[in-house]
Amino acid sequence: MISIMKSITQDILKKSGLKQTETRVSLLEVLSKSKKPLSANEIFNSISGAGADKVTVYRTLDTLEEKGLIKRVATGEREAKYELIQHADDHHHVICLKCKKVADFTGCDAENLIKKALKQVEGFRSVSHHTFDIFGLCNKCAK
Amino acid sequence: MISIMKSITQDILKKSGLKQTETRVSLLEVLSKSKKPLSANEIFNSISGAGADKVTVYRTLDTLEEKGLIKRVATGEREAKYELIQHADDHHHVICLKCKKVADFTGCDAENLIKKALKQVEGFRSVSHHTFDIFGLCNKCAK
DNA sequence: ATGTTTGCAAACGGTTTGCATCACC
DNA sequence: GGTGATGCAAACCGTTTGCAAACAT
Repeated sequence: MISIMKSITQDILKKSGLKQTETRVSLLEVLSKSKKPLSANEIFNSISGAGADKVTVYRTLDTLEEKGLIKRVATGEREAKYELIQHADDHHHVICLKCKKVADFTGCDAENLIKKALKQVEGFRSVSHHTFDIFGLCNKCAK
Repeated sequence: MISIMKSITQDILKKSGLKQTETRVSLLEVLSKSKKPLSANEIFNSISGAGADKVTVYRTLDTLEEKGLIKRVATGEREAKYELIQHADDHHHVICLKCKKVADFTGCDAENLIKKALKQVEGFRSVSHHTFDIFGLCNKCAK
């Protein structure tokens, strides 16, 4: 099971032209096991046992984001959170502007909308992912 | 012209139940004049002539965001940027993951999607706004 | 009158940078 | 072997907090 996951993440790295280092593999595994977006700190705590440095976690997150393997999630909080693109597919959020509570939903017509968008803009030929998030006050905070 | 804008922003504040202070009115005016999202620093530089404090700008941005008058824009950059909700309506972005270049597009079927989303989630009755952003590498960075 | 909002100063902490060393292919 | 990745230490800077004074209603 773990070995299968490891081979998958290794494959992902190879396809992206990235060297396979322990931090990258570990980081991708942690994200793939997590059901919710994680911050750099949370990821660091999960893999620091292996001796990884926090700075490396930040740099790895940047690299993987540029390669389109992970994405930054809008949470309204100060620290950035990330999730795997494959998890992110058609997985969206309703976020409370006050208490930052998050609810999930699915079903945005992304393929169609992206096609329309790319027709309108110049300088972009293809894309790796998208976000669709809804903001408002939850029932509790609206009172 | 300016007086019209001022009366509009004053009206907005009154409807939100917020006191009308100089910083709030100025901040809303700056955002309403701007064609692109602005950071707290940019806003501060625009209105500091009036003697406003940077901390007040931060607090005002938080307040106005909670009231659903402005929204935070996902730019991939470190500092948060904001724009008026009325500007934001059906105004979306394609963002380069590497150089952070932004292109705009319109035409996401928000009304419909939000209705579907609210049926799925619990704890939210209504929303104030949404984001739909697309990420990828621009043609230049993709080379 | 009174609850809000502001200004100032100082701290906070997430993130970035420089550089020498190390590791992957 | 050579380029890219890492670790460490230190700086950076956007943002937050506490508290007393000032203000809007």
